[in-house]
Amino acid sequence: MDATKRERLLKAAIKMFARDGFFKAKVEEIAKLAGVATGTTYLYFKNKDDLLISIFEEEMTPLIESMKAELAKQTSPQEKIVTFIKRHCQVVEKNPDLALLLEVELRQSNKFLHEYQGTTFKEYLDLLGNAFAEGQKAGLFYQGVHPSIFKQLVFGAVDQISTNWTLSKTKNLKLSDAAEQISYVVLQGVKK
Amino acid sequence: MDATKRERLLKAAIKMFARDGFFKAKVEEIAKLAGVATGTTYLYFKNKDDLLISIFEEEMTPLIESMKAELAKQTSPQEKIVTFIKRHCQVVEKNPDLALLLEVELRQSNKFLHEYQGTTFKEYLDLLGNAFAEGQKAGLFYQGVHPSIFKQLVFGAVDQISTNWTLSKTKNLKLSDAAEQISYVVLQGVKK
Amino acid sequence: MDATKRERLLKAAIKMFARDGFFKAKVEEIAKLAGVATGTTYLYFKNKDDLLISIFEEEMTPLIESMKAELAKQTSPQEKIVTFIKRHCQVVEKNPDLALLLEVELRQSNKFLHEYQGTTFKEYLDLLGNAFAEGQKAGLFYQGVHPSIFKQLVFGAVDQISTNWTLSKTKNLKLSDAAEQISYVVLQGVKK
Amino acid sequence: MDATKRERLLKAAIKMFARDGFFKAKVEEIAKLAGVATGTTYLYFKNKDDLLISIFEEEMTPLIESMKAELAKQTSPQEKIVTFIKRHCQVVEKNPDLALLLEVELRQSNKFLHEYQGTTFKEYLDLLGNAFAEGQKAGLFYQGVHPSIFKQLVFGAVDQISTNWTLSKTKNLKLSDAAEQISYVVLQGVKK
DNA sequence: AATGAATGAGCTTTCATTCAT
DNA sequence: TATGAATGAAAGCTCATTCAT
Repeated sequence: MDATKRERLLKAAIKMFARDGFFKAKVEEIAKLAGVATGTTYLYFKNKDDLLISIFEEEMTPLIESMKAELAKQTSPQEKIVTFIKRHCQVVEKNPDLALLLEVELRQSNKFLHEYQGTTFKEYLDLLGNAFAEGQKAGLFYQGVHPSIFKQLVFGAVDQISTNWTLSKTKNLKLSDAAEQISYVVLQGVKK
Repeated sequence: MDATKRERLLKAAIKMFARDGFFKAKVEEIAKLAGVATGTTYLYFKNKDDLLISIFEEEMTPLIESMKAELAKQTSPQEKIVTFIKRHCQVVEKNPDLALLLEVELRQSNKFLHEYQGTTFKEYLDLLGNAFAEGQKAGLFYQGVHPSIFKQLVFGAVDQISTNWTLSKTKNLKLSDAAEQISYVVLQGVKK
Repeated sequence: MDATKRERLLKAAIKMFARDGFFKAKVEEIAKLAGVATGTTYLYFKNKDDLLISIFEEEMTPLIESMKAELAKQTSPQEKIVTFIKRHCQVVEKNPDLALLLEVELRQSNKFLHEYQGTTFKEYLDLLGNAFAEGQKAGLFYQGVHPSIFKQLVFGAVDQISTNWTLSKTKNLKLSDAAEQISYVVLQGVKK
Repeated sequence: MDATKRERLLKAAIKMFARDGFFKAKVEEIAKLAGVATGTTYLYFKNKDDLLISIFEEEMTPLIESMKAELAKQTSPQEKIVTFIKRHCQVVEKNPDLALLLEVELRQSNKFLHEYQGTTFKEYLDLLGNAFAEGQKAGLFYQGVHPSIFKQLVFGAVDQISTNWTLSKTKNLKLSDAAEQISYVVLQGVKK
């Protein structure tokens, strides 16, 4: 088993899925981009679906773990939230294809992805939710906003802006600036 | 031209695209749901893509127009923003299939949708952007947030929360409550 | 639904399965031989397997029914047995492709065929077994041969000879002569 | 050349071909069952077809030779025929996989098998045919049955019954009993 | 305008065979 | 010799689109 080939296939799949979407992307082209024969794909992945699932499991999980670790280092709820936003934007900036894929395909209501959303993705969102709830408990944040609203509000905002940045050709917006503005608005918005 | 059949096909397409996604949805099933023969679809629409485009053009445009009219009635920028959020949520609540379709497929980076995003959708977002810029000009809002960031932040937040509401089986969250909380946070967040 | 097309597909499948065997036969070639497009095959049959099953169900069953009716007309067990042998040979002579297919593929241990053997084919064999058992009861036949041995002995003999005739290019053997000789041997062989 | 590996591959192929049929059987699984790597198969056999041909040539030939030798020991035509039947059943009983393979695949009208049937298999059948012709010449058997009919009749009967025995799960029939009944019927059937 | 049977290009997946190690 | 990862041709099946009726 060639770990490199598997890795190359995953990277190629990320690129093609991001560019064409899961359904339009062709296994043959993914293989070609990875520099292997079509059939080789099936030595490393059960089928096309498995390729997508593996991307989620193997590429997204580490990012979540890394985010979790980073947030754990932050002491205040405010810092956790700001760190989440900033870091998410950095990750998008460094992995635009993966980001696009997650952003686009995560919306697809396919069974396996829906199940996936229910576990790993929820965990990711809860990093925000927990930080906010913690801040509420500490009397730092306004009580009238529910943590599950807050976490989705922030994620939705960050996701929208970073997706748009990824798709934009010009990239005349600095994503780090956007992150700061988002942070400002949402923290100011819930400040007591 | 039988307006009824065309309309029925559009409604059926919205339902099927929302349920299965654009690629998995079958023209034959859309036709069956609309109560017409498969071939009839092609009397009213050039092809499957055209069906999707038409949904955007014909279903979304009225919503945008209506939103535009509604916002024109509002005097203050704050009211415009709150109205946008509230009304968007109401529309989602009343047209869950259409909402889901827009939310999901809007993310697909297909050519035709991308082009579409550049026009009608941009117009929709600009309703938010303009209201905010107006408020900034009037000295009501914080200057450190760029209108194009603000509009995407708000839209992303509302979209995320309403999509999630549409997909959730339980619907134990009242979307109107969510709208109020979002409004609170974003207005508070940019208040001078 | 075009009954003719379905029929043409069945006939074409019989020919191709007989010539190439089930696995080597290509759906595309069957369709071409039937004068339809590949996809048309799937309007009339669920899949390639269904094509084979349908041949069995729709082509073999009538033959069995007809044999059953013919044997019912015969009064003595001997006549029934002779009629079975003669008639089987006549059917093979008139439907060489179907015969070859049944003979060859019936041996394949595929699940669906095995199940099929357990029902329709057993019924066919039992026509012989019952005639023989009847003759034994009437004291016409030797008791030392079990009906289930007899029926398989006769069927095996007839099947082997008729298959061989079908495969032989020269056909210098008259199958009706063979039928007579088989009849002579097996009846003489169990005469009391 | 490693005789053991070659032999193990042949045995494994017999098992897999018998279980799954020639086309469904996978080279990789045959190799695995033989305890060698996939590629090793191609060191000992030209291709998958060659594996099947070799089984016929190398497994069947000894059986034919042994049968030939056995029959040579028998003095009367009747004994030769009875010995053939009995011995064939014994071989089937001892080599069910090989038997099944021969029985099933011999029917396939593939080129190589057809050619094969014309040589080795014909030789096997002729053991029966010659014994019968000899008996006819000696005035022991009825003249109205042609040797080539007789040999196929007997082989077909034995083959059908032994195949059925091999496939049956219960095996509540003793194959040696069947052999005796077949012998009785066919000898009685041609007795002068 | 309406039908729905027919089309056939295009896709995923399999697997006999090869070949670098 | 032996390996088993890699190959890529080949095949079954789907479904958007067409077209005779």
